[in-house]
Amino acid sequence: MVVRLNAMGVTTVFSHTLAEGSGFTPEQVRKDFSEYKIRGHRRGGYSTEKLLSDMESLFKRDRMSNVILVGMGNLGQALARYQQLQQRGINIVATFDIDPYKQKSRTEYQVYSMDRLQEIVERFSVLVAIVAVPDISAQDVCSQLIDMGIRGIVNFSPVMLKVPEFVVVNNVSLSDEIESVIWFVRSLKKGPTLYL
Amino acid sequence: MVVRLNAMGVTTVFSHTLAEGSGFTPEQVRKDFSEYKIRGHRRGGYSTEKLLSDMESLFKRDRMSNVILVGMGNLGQALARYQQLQQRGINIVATFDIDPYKQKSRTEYQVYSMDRLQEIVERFSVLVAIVAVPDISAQDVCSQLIDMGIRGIVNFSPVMLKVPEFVVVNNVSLSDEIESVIWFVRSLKKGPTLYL
DNA sequence: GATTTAATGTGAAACAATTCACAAAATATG
DNA sequence: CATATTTTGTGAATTGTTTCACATTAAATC
Ligand SMILES: NC(=O)c1ccc[n+]([C@@H]2O[C@H](COP(=O)([O-])OP(=O)(O)OC[C@H]3O[C@@H](n4cnc5c(N)ncnc54)[C@H](O)[C@@H]3O)[C@@H](O)[C@H]2O)c1
Ligand SMILES: NC(=O)c1ccc[n+]([C@@H]2O[C@H](COP(=O)([O-])OP(=O)(O)OC[C@H]3O[C@@H](n4cnc5c(N)ncnc54)[C@H](O)[C@@H]3O)[C@@H](O)[C@H]2O)c1
Repeated sequence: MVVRLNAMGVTTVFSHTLAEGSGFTPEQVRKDFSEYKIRGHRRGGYSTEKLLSDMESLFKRDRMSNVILVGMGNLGQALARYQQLQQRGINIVATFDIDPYKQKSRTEYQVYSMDRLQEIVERFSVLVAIVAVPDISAQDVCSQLIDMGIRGIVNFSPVMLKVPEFVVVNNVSLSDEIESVIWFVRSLKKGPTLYL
Repeated sequence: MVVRLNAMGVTTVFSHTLAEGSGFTPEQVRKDFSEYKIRGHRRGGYSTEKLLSDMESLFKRDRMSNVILVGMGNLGQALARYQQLQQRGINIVATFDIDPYKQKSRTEYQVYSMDRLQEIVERFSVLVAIVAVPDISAQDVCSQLIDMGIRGIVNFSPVMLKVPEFVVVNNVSLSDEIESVIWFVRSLKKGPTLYL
């Protein structure tokens, strides 16, 4: 968002503007900035340019992060094609699959076999992996990854991975996200609430 | 998880088992159950069968929820092929795209053009939509959907949608999920923490 | 330059979530 | 059947988060 504003030539932005664009309250925005010593001007708000550089270093976007993607099925392929990751400093250096058919280089992405893992993790100093393999393989793949030096995992499979305490796991459950909306809609189905 | 246990012939389960499998603490599990009047036995834990039926009605999985999916690009196609949604009571009744090429019925999924929206939303009483269109189209598509009666939106595009207060939106940002892991890993990169 | 206005920055209050601690119940054991 | 054990269920204490309220600052206006 700040990137867009800055590109549009906007030089300053207010906490309430940022709040509206990101779904927080102005207070939350200011508290968070304050926490990390990001300062604005008592009237003119925050400088987009300063914000951008502060956030870059805060979110460690200053250098690209090399990540790998394991499991090139439906979801894996979608993620591999997701361009916006690059813009966020997330660089998918290689993708892996156990299926030899998927490994056949089809135009866009080279898919490596699992026995190239070690080599590539080391070569690119990869610390974070995205796991998009079937539920049944997830724990196995995860353990391999940790053995090879991976310290962070984004897990799309609906299983709780067992990992040592120095490995951070983020479980992303798309079913849950959809289900929660259904739940809210069904629960809050109050009056007809006319929309004009 | 409970489904699996029950299928495996397990008849009772303890809060600490559920906790381990879902990433919460035993207390949290019990508190939540307690809140919704789901009772266990002071020694034998919870009956998987009873749990299953209680949760079905609590999460409204008792009836299938019809949802539609708009935007059959990389992500949309992955979601359309995601079988596990069915098992969770989430039924994608139709998928839509503006691109006529995508609308050509390719074996698996029929992709409708946007002018069939109204008809299908009405026919299947759809209240929830999944939005996987490019950022630039998201607000436009979202407004159309609301006009046609949609009351819940799962938004995969990285924009805050403006919606009336009776519409619930869940923003899912996969970049954020990955970025947060990178952030943790880079921050917590303490001692080498031997793994044996 | 005095006064009004619009924003930040941050304690304090209100609210929410999590953890602790333990009594109560059900089963198991001797 | 008495005692030990295991697990639930839930108040109370703790910790964390969000909102409120307002002093402070800087610019804009008159
Ligand atoms: N498709 C979706 O939209 C979606 C959404 C949310 C979550 N998920 C989850 O993501 C995971 C993958 O889903 P999918 O739809 O892409 O499944 P998929 O079956 O299409 O893809 C899985 C891929 O993993 C590969 N694989 C299997 N075992 C492997 C191993 N041991 N090592 C390396 N690769 C291996 C397979 O060859 C396949 O290409 C599943 O756990 C699923 O529950 C999928
Ligand atoms: N690819 C991913 O893995 C991924 C991950 C997270 C978020 N996203 C987000 O999801 C959205 C879609 O991503 P994608 O990679 O699938 O993009 P994509 O370009 O592959 O697909 C977008 C689809 O939407 C269709 N479309 C465009 N305008 C439309 C309109 N007005 N009405 C209906 N359909 C329309 C296009 O024809 C196209 O098929 C983007 O906002 C992206 O940021 C994608």
